Amino acid sequence: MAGTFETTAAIELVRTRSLPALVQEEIIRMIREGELSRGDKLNESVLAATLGVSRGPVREAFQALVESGLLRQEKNRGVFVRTLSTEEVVDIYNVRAALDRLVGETVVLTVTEADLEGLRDLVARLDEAAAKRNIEVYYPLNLDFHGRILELSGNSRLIAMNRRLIDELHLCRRRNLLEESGMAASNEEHRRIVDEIAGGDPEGAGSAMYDHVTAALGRQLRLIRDET
Amino acid sequence: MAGTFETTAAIELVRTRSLPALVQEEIIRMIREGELSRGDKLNESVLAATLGVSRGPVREAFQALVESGLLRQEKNRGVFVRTLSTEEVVDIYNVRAALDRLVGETVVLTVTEADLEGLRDLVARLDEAAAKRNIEVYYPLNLDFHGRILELSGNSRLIAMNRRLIDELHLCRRRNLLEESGMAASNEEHRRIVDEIAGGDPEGAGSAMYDHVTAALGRQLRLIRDET
DNA sequence: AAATAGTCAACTGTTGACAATGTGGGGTGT
DNA sequence: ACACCCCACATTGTCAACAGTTGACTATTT
Repeated sequence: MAGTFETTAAIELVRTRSLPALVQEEIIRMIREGELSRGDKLNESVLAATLGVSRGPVREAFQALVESGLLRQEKNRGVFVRTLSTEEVVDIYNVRAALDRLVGETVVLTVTEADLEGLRDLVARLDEAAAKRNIEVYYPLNLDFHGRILELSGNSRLIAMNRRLIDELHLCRRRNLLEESGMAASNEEHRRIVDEIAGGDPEGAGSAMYDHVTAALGRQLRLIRDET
Repeated sequence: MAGTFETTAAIELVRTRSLPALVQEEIIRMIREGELSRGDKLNESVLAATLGVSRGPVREAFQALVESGLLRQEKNRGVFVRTLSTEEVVDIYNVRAALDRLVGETVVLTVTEADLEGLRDLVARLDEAAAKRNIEVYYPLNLDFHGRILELSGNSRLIAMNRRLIDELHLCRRRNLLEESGMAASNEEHRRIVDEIAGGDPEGAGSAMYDHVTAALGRQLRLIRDET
C-alpha cells in the first residue's frame, strides 16, 4: 500500500497528541525561541484564533504551564510569562547543581564506551563553535550535551525535573548571553565532566557536574550585574 | 461595622481562588487521604457533579495534575491516578535525597538557635510517638519536621519540587507503612540531622539529610518486597 | 484644573451543547 | 460453542455562547 507509513504515523499522532498538549508545546517553543519574553501577557482568544482552536484547549494548556512554573496567573486578569528575580535565578541554579551532581554520580555507574565517544565528539564540536565564537551553533550543542548526559542517568524524574528547570531558565537567558570567554571556559568544564565520568569515580563526576552549574551561575550573575 | 472581618476574608477568597485551583486541591487531598488510590479512574462528569461545577474547571485541574505527575492521561479514555513502579519509587527517592542534601547544606548557613529549638522539640515529640508506636501521631509530625527544615532553606524552587515529590510518594505510601522499628530508626536519623545542622558543617548536614532519605528508601523497599 | 462617578469595551471564568471516540452487549453465521 | 460484527451507550474532546470582572475613557462636579 502506498502511504501506509505516513498513515500509521498520522494515526499515532492523532491517537496521542491532544490539542492542549500541542498548544502547550507551542507556548514552550515560543518562550524558548524568544517570541515570548518575561512579563508578556498571553491573550486566550488571540492565541486560540492564531492556533485555530477554541479557548478550552488553550486554557487547559495554561493550567499545565502555570503548574510547571513557566506562566503566572492573576485571576480575572490573565496569564503572563513569568519573570524571575535574581534570587529565583540563584535558587534554580542551586537546585540544578544539586540535581546534576546526582546525574554525574548516577551516569558513572552505567555509562558505556560508546556513550563516552558520543560525548567526546560533542565536546570537540563545541570547541569548534567556541573557537569561531559562533553562539548560534554553540548554544544548541550545549543543550544537546547536557540533554544526553541527563538521558544516560536513566532516572525519569531527574530527567523531567531537569528539563523543566532548563525551560524555566530560558525565561531569563538569551542565546547571546554567553560571550566568547564564557564559551571557552564552559567547554573546558564540559571536558572535565567527560573525563571524570570516564574515570569511573561517582563523587568526581558529581563534583564536575556540580561545579559546572555553579560556574554557569557565576557567569550568569556577572551578566545580570553588567546589564544593569 | 459588624462582619467586616468576615467580609474582607470572603472577598480575598473570591479574589484569589478559582474553581480549577479548588478542584485541584480537592483531588490532591483525596489522594493524600487515600480516597483515591493508584490506578483509579477519575470520571469528569461524576467529579464535576460531585463538586457542583461544570466539566471545564475539572479538565483544567486535570491538566495541572497531569503536569505535576499525580495523574496520567490516556487520550479519549480518561485520566487515572498514577501508579508508581518500583523503579520510579527508587528514582523519586534518589532525587529527593539529592534535593535534601542541598537542603541540609543550605539550612546550616542561615539557621537560628530558635529554629533549632523548634526542631529539637519536634524530635522529642516524635520520640514520644515512636515509643507509643502511634503512627497516627508520628506520621504528621514527621511531615512537619521535614517541612520545617525545607522552609528554612528559603529556596522557593527547592520547596516546590520537594513538596511535589512528597505528594507523589503518597501514591505508594500508606500511613501504616512505617512499622515500629522503622519509627525508632527514622527518628534517630532525625536527631542526627538536627545535631549536624547545629554543628554548622554544611557537608555534614547535607550527608545527614541524604542518608536519611536513602535509609527511608531502604525501609520502603523492604516493605514493598514483604508485600509481594 | 483636579478629582470623582459613570460608562463601556475587552477579557477572563464558567457553562451547556455538540462531535468524536471507546466500550460492552446482543445477535448472527460458522 | 465460538468468533465476529454491528449497534447503542457512556465518556471524553471541542466549541460557542453567556456571565462577571477589570481597566480605561468620558463626563460631571467642585
